Amino acid sequence: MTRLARPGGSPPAPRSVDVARLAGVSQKTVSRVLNDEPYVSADARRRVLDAAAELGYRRNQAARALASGRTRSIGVVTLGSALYGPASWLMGIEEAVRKVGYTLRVATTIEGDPGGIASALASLLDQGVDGLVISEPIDEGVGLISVDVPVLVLGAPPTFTAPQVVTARVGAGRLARAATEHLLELGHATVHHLAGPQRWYSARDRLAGWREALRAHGADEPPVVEGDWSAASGYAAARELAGDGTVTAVFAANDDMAIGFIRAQLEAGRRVPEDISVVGFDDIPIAAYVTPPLTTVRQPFDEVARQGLALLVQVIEKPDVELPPAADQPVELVVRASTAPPPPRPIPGRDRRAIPHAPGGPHDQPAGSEVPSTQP
Amino acid sequence: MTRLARPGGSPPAPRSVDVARLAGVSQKTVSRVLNDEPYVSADARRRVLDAAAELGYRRNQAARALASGRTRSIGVVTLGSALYGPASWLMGIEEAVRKVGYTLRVATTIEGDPGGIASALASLLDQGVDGLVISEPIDEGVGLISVDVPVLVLGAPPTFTAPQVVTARVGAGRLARAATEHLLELGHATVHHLAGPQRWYSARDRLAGWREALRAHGADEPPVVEGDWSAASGYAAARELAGDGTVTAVFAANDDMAIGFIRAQLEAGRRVPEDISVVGFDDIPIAAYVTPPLTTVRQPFDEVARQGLALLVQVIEKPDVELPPAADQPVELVVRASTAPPPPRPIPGRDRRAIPHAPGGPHDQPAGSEVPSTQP
DNA sequence: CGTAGACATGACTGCGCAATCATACAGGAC
DNA sequence: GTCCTGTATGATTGCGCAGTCATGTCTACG
Repeated sequence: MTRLARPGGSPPAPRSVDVARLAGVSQKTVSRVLNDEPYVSADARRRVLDAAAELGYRRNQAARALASGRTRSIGVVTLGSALYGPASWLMGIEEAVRKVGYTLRVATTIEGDPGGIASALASLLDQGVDGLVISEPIDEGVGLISVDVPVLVLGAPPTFTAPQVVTARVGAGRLARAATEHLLELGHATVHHLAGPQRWYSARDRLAGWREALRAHGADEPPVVEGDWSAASGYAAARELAGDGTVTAVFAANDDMAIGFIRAQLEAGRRVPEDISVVGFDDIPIAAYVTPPLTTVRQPFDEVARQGLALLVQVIEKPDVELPPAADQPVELVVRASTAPPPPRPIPGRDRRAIPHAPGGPHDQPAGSEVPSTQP
Repeated sequence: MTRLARPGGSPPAPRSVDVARLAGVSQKTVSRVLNDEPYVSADARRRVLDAAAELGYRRNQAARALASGRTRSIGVVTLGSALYGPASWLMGIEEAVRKVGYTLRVATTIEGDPGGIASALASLLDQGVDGLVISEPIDEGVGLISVDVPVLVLGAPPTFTAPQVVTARVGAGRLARAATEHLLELGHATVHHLAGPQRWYSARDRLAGWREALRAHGADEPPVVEGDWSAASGYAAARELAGDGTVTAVFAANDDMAIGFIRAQLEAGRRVPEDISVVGFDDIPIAAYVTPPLTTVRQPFDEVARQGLALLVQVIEKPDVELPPAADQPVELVVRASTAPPPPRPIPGRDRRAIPHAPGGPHDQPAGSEVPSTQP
């Protein structure tokens, strides 16, 4: 087997022996310098670095991985959608991975693909990742596959066995609880829930938080309507959930569904928030700019991803050290204009042309509302 | 160097020789079977597959890469944000990469990080990817680094040298032109443009398309206001762009800015679309559900990513074959309720309480409008 | 019946690096 | 001076696989 000239006809890439020859040292010394190992003289180090720069040398990661048994890469399983939540997790993870000196490999699953997680995991394990991140898992197929690297589960409790499992979560339950309590404290008798798909842990977490809040306040627990995260499903759910006009407050499991739901209300002639209050979840960047600006709950994706990854890397590099439990992140409820006290009495489907939101008018926003909250 | 037991204390992973031993063949035959090479008897193939399954064997990708000089992975440089456009590209790419049997490595850059693209590229090249995808590039730092693998540039013309560069684009210019023409054909004297950051090719493309449409129709070209893709910047731009009430039609370079802009109009007492028409760009999933439902332009991210990747893989695997030029994708303008003919005469800032959109009312939607357009 | 070719298989080797081990030399302790 | 310990370096080896080449077997055909 001969060294292959590269496709473009360019000469083969330099190897560490080439660098060694030019620097007048052994190949091993080159390796030592580039890995920041001790026992290299300042002089040798300088000569090696100069030679490497001159040749444009870059280490062959495949060879490094083969020789060391480590790939310095982390695999992430995420949902293959441009939804704000999953995309935010992914970006948070990428940044965190890069900052700890690892690289990222991605495999996606799609909603409703049975075994999708298992095959995504298999693909990443085949690639020899040193650790795995499972973002917003849904409970299918996981556990069927034996995972032999440490795993970070984001946004959910661990559910399968691996040598080490660490978790980082937002405390979505607490957030959901805060959102629900916000509505109850405005005076609503109870709060309906427009849930996410219950195969998702994060959807179940939110449901549980909502339920807790209702119980703590002694409020009735109305039936739950389940959506699929999309605005379309929120729109559709409105028929089921608010057809009779007795609903005065809704907590939606994400902002998209909340926006779809609000749209349906407006089309049905109900005003938000005068007739019906709506709280979303995620604080997507446009939440402050829809009409009415959406009261929602913010998840600190970046911070949670960063902390979780720090734990994961620690487990990868020092498997024996005991870990501190991950700290839950602070709750942040962002109150805007989609929530208000309930109307004096339930208003059966209005027939007059409703004014969904009176812009510019004297319009009571609960404390803390802030329209231009996102970027400048 | 001894084979290392894995961190969890589990026994070392099986190797191809282990499979070979169990199957009663040589290691090379195992390799042949798993690579679908010819000249293996059906019997040997079966024994190898059985043995591999029994041992739970998976090939070591590092060793494969080292021996073959190919990693079967593709690197993608993308913007580190949860914006719908970049996230959609990424997901389209991931799916396409997986379908052609490659794996994906991701490196991100962030807006305004000088040299960010160069360092992302370097990181991916270090990892030995067989090909690169540069998604929605911005023009900084690229070209400073010598790239020795084929590159696919999405959504932009190629701007740097690599052994092979292929491009796949949406024809964003044509889409922008269609959006602008839609407004002109509704009777607007001219169309203002709320542009994206001009360091982005996609933003420049849209600007150029808008300009072309104006020229073709002999319309005046009003000054451009530049945003940063965010709803907040669209909101802020409204002050500059529509302060005097003479603007009747705006084409925003993405939906987020369009939504922020609309929000500002409503707060200023102007109605959309009665007083001012707005077209967005991207057709984000909630575009059909905001108030008013947004007329916008849809980019076939998935399809473009898929076609581009097919080209890229062909170049990787058969560098010598001549390529067909990538076909531009069909234009799709989605007309909803944020556009209408202009008001009889320019209306200086109204002072009455405006009704942004009369839901349920008889409200003229141009042909093709469709509220529940997204998922069921 | 001998030989060309297709088919099937395995021995051997090397990809480029890091781990192991051996070695060499310095400076301090005794 | 001898022994030790710490520092600096290199020779050698092997990670697990795929490429190369040699070899063997079987069929087809003159």
